[in-house]
Amino acid sequence: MVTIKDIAREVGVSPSTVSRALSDSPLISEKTRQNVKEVAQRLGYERNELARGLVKGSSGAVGLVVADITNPFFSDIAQGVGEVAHRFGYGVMLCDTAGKANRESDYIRLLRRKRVDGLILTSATINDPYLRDLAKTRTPFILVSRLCRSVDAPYVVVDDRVGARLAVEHLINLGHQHIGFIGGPADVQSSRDRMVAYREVLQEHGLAEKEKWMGFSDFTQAAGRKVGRQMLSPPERPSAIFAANDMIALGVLEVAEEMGFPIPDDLSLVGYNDISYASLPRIQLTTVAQPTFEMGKIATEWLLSVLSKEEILPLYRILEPHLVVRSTTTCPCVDD
Amino acid sequence: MVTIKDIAREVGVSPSTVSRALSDSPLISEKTRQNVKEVAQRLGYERNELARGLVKGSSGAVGLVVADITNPFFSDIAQGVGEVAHRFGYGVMLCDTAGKANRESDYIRLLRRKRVDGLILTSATINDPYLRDLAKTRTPFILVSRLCRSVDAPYVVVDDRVGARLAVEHLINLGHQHIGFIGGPADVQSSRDRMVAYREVLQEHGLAEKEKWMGFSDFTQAAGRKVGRQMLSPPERPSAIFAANDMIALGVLEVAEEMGFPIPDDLSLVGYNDISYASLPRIQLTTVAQPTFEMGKIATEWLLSVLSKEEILPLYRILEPHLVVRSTTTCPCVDD
DNA sequence: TTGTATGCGTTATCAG
DNA sequence: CTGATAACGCATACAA
Repeated sequence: MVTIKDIAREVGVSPSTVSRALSDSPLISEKTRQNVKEVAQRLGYERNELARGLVKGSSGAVGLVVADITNPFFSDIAQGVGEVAHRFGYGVMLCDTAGKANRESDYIRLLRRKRVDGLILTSATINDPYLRDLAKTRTPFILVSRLCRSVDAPYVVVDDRVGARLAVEHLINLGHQHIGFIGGPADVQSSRDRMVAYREVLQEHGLAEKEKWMGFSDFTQAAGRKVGRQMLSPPERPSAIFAANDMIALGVLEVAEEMGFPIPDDLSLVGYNDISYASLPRIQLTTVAQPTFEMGKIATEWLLSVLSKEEILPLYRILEPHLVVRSTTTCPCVDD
Repeated sequence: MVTIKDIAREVGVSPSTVSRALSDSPLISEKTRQNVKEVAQRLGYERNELARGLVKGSSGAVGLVVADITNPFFSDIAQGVGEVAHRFGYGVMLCDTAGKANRESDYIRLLRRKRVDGLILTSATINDPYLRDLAKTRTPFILVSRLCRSVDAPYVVVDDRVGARLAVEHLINLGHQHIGFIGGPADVQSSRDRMVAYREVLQEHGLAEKEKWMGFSDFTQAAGRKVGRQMLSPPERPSAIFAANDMIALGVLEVAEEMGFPIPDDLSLVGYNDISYASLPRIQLTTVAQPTFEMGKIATEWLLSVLSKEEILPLYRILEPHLVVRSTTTCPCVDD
């Protein structure tokens, strides 16, 4: 690989001159700058950012850890992150825990060894001990979509209470009185918040909650199938289900129709996230939309601004979700 | 950040001793090794891989460039890449061209500046000039799923001719005689190969091909809608369509039913890739499956083995696709 | 405007 | 087994 020394030799100047020319330093003559750049081009020089990073104390890359890159929710965020990171010449180191939450701290260590300049975390659970350690370090990080209550860190999230209200009130407005809720993991803040709001709304409307009609599970289609099946089994079943994310909802959709409860006729269904699956023809899931791509962008913009300013300004950004009504919800009248 | 110097001072040995202890060199006493490791742990030391990479001439990261991370096809590959890369302590630098093919060479330059040890490319087009340049460098790279004919590079792909045959023969076996084809971009090798095989099979069975019933487009749902609409418009429409990927197929599915051609009753539909969308309830798309996750793994294993061996052995791996018959195909008899 | 010297944190070579 | 020293490629303070 060609280095500045090679260029220096070729042009007949010192390496430092080359360095300055290449980084457009003001204290250099136009002529040598041109010479240097031309030779650099000709030799196919690419600046070694490992070396540069070593002296500047920054690698020019951010770390991104997601819970499951095959879930469109996270790949949307990743796309947002990449968009702004690349625009500023930063690289993005991706780590996918693929559901194994215990890998997270390993990944964070990996990323810190690689000296990423900052971290974007989208898979925090409610009380991750390693986040406390991370907060003690000098590496800036930001939580996206998932909060961790045990640590005071910048975040960009969507108001899950509001989102869940939107969903449940929509069902109530349609006339539903028997509404089930299937959450994600109990140790994920957003999962809890959606559950809390669900219960609040029920209470506000004088609707009784049933133990059997609410439960935590996992943010997967398989979990949706499993819990959905239980919830729809005799003796009594809800006329509507609010699922804490779209993957769960898809699982419910599948199992409900298998069990002979067509949607929305026999069961109304609301998901959460509005991932690309939700708007597919034939699916047309009613769901709560989050600005995922946007969250990735905002988080990265914050991170890069912190990196340039050298000072760590707080960011507690709560975005608004909105309801997308499609074809999986209707009034319960039809079969009453 | 704590360095080996800090540890050296604390333990009372030289930095080189610390370095050796930390990398489990054989020429060091068990006692000092223990001491060093304990202090390192206590101080929260994390090896600076920028510095390490500088001297070892390797960054411990691979670059991955994909055409669209929100497409499950690519995120599956990415997951496979991450799985093996992380297992060997490598990082993964992700670049998502998000459809803008011209960004690719920029991304490759970015990744080379970051001194990634190797590249995994999944978005090559048929004749990318920058791949020729890349081939001249010392950076190993491998093409996944997409070939570039103008350069002799290692690759892992699925046999698209075979896959397309599977699809078209399935339709013919069902009794279809009027079969349309919607390809992806004309400059993507796999897109062409599927088209070629489609025409071959048609010819072998004595079926005439119609100009109007075949065309290139783009690997997106929007493109599927657009071309699908044209193809299904009067005066005559095919009884079956083979789409070069599942996203296109989904677009066709949508537009066909909008136009009053329920699937599979009035139109049989086959996709390609078997992305997660295809197996969704209500969708149940008949499609040609590729081992995506596996391709990511194989490519990364090859790359890492090349990196460890320092010698660049060839790899031309062609995997076999298989047909997954679901509910979007049936015999044309019903409406004839 | 340019060159020289120094250091970033590690590893490797060579003495001891 | 351990320590001093050089080197990786680049940026920068200081001299010239």
